[in-house]
Amino acid sequence: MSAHPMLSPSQTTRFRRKLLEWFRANKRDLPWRKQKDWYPVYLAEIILQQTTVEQGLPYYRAFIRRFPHVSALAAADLQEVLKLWQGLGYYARARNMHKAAGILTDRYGGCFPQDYKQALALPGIGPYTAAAILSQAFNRVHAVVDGNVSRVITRLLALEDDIRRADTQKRIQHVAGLLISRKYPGDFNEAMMELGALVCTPRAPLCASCPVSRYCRARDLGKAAQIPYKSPAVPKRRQYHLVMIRERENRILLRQGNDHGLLAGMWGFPVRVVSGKELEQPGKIEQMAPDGLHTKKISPPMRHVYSHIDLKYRVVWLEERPENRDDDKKNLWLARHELEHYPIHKAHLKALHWLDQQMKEAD
DNA sequence: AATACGGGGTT
DNA sequence: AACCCAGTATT
Repeated sequence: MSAHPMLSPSQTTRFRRKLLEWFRANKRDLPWRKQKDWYPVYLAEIILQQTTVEQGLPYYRAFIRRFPHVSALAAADLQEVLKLWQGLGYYARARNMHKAAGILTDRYGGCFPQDYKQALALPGIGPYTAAAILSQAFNRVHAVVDGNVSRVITRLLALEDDIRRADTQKRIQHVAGLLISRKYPGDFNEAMMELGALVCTPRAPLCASCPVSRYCRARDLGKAAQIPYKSPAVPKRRQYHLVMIRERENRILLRQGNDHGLLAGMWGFPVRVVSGKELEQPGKIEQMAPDGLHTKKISPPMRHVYSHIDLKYRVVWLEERPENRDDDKKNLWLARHELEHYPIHKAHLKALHWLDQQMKEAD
């Protein structure tokens, strides 16, 4: 490993002690911290991937209530798991979690493997999550590196390398391994993340109330707010959709999306891809209705931003004549209240909300 | 090494 | 509007 500035052994010891002391006095009271069972920790770690504690908390409560043990999760239908996950995003997490629950139940007898390599082999578990679960639930010494830890360590050592680069991440992981407490690896990991979430924040770090600011090189240099450096993200591509809500005899057509890729396994309404120019012309849109369908109303432009797509869309409310039933496995004509039982992705939940408003106004 | 993969909150 | 978040899987 190439040379980088590092705390001396005695500084490292004092850093650890200060951090752990601060953590025990200031940690948030979170439900998965109440016991040392691996399952609550596992559930929380999957939910919290790329997700803030505040956003994930209600989902955690719903899941732990409905699936108190991993065997219950394994026994559930994937559709029910996705329904509970609805609105949280990154739906592959739910699919992988369901698959992993099956493996843990069938192959590991309902226990979590304490070996790092075996943990890493489970679907949905990468280096961060494996280290988090093994350290918190089994007191194994594996340092976690997440967004918080990256920020804390780059500031601590005043590392100005691009945090997106793999070699930078590798150095951070190495430093985390040097810093971690051998006696309390779980608490240390949580403490680093808690510090990043509550004190060593991205924009305006609260150095004045930081328990380890005296060990922080960036703070020393007055650079804390400028570190870490992150190269610019690639711009999102723009997309334009017509979201068709088709109504027939008080029923609405709902469709299940692809099995992989964006929003895998989730339900929504039929979509027609258009150009940005076409989306601006309601008159043209009205004529785009499939044969024999009457356009009842067109929504104003709406926007939904995905991780890599900037979507602009309008909802088109269509009315059609009664016909023979043409339901199949992935196309269902449902009463409004039946839609509540299906996992529907956010952009189309917003479309549905618009429809509800229109129906209410029509009364 | 780069890209795909959601949704909400902050500045 | 840009950036961030208890990241992982695929290519």
